[in-house]
Amino acid sequence: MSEQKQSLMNLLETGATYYLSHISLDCVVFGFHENQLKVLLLKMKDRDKWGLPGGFVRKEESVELAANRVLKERTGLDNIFLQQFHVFSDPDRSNNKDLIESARKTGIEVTEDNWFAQRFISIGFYALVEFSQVKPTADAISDDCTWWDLQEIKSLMLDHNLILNKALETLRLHLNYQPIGYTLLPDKFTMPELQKLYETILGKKLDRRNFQRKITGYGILKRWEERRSGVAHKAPYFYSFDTEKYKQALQEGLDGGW
Amino acid sequence: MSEQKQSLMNLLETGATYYLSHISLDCVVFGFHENQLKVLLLKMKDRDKWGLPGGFVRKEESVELAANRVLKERTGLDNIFLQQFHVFSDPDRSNNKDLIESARKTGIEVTEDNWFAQRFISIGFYALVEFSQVKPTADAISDDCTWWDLQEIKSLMLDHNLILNKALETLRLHLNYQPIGYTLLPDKFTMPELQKLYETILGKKLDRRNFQRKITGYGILKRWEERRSGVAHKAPYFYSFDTEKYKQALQEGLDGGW
DNA sequence: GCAAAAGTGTTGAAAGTACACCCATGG
DNA sequence: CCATGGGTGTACTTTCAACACTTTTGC
Repeated sequence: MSEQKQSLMNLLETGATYYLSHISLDCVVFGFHENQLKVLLLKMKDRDKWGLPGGFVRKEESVELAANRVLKERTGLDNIFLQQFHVFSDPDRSNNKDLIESARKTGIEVTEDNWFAQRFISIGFYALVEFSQVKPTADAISDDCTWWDLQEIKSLMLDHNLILNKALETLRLHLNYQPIGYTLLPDKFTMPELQKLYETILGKKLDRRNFQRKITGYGILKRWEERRSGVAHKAPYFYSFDTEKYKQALQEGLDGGW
Repeated sequence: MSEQKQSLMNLLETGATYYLSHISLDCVVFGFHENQLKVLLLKMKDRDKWGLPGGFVRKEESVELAANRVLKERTGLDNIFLQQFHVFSDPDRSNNKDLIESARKTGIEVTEDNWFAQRFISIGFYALVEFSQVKPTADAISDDCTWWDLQEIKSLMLDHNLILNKALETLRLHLNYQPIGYTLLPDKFTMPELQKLYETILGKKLDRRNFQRKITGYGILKRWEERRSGVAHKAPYFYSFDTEKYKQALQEGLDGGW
């Protein structure tokens, strides 16, 4: 028996023992690569549906710890930047029909009264990670785990489109209150890259010059002498966040409507 | 047997039948009266502790419906403005020792394995109500229900201080994106009253004249010919919200940092 | 040398801030 | 008649928004 199948059977049999009933969590993991905002998705086993990485809450852990544990499994990273943003609790949102069907397709029997078949209320988290550091890893009910361009994401399983949209909406609202640039970009980045990130999150174009003035005005960036070379135009400078000043500035919020 | 005691015994015995396990909700109900921001609190039976109104989620309802149901019982009002804002899930936040102790004091035996004694994850809601319309009503585990001035609230049961603080913090962030004035004030109110509300939520003084200009600038207020009389100074005009324009304005957010 | 994209600067409009002045009312 | 607090106005400053011009680089 494959390791994955074993782990799925484990979940179905022992879920009720280790996890709180009725409570699940789903994570919208954002990354930024090649000037695109990306989201980490899992492909359901033997089906053409994709969904958000999720999991359950162990009887002795907080939901934050649970989300951290789940994301460590899916990305290889520990202590990811995580924010819970909404609870999804429509009674019809899921009786896990989809998951059970997936399980059956791998040849596992799931009875109606299985722990897995109950109603779940899901706590939505969004996570911000540095794209290059993630090693996407599928879980017991999926057979693929990869990054998707935000624009290319179509119909997801269950209410995951709803969850994704709400995450995006929240991300926009949090843009000036959370270390969003800091956690999504690599240590060194250029101004155009940072601007593209903001534009993608906000869903609108920003003026190059005004953006630069405003963002540097916060005093949270450090410019390097070094530039990005190899481009067919003037080489842009590298920047890094001054983490100390960034954190300080976030206390009050980087106000101003973009 | 009192009606309340009966209802408490019912809860303990049949909780597991009607409610989802491990999930509770707590509501921070804000009202505004005599230029003070108030919060609705319950006094625990036979103890000197106060706490937030809370409840559980029925097996067939969403958490929003559950909160609405709970608040209907505590305030007499239906369809209150409600926003979930955070999930509180520290494993040690509550094994309901407090509640069980309260129950015991009313002469009801609660065993260790009772549904009530399990670990609960609580979903925090804040609610905004028009003070004068509320009829505070205690529940099965409390013997009093009244409004408290925000400033006078001291130590609450369990992690309810934490919940309250987080609610306030969220309220501040939402000030320009939610119909906060509209739901907290009576139909007619004066400019100084509205200003005091903003000041209380934000926790700082605002300039009287600039406040007036800014808030009227949004075009969401309607001024009446009528004034508030009986005060030992110039009588202020009454205002009302133009609900249509208010909702419209909220779509984009009433931006600007106060 | 030319297209593409970066760095820097200017300017007028809008918004925010800090005030001063007058007015109505009850005691 | 005066203390209290409301209504309105103005002048200064800061920020925002829309621009133009120059510089660097690969082809």
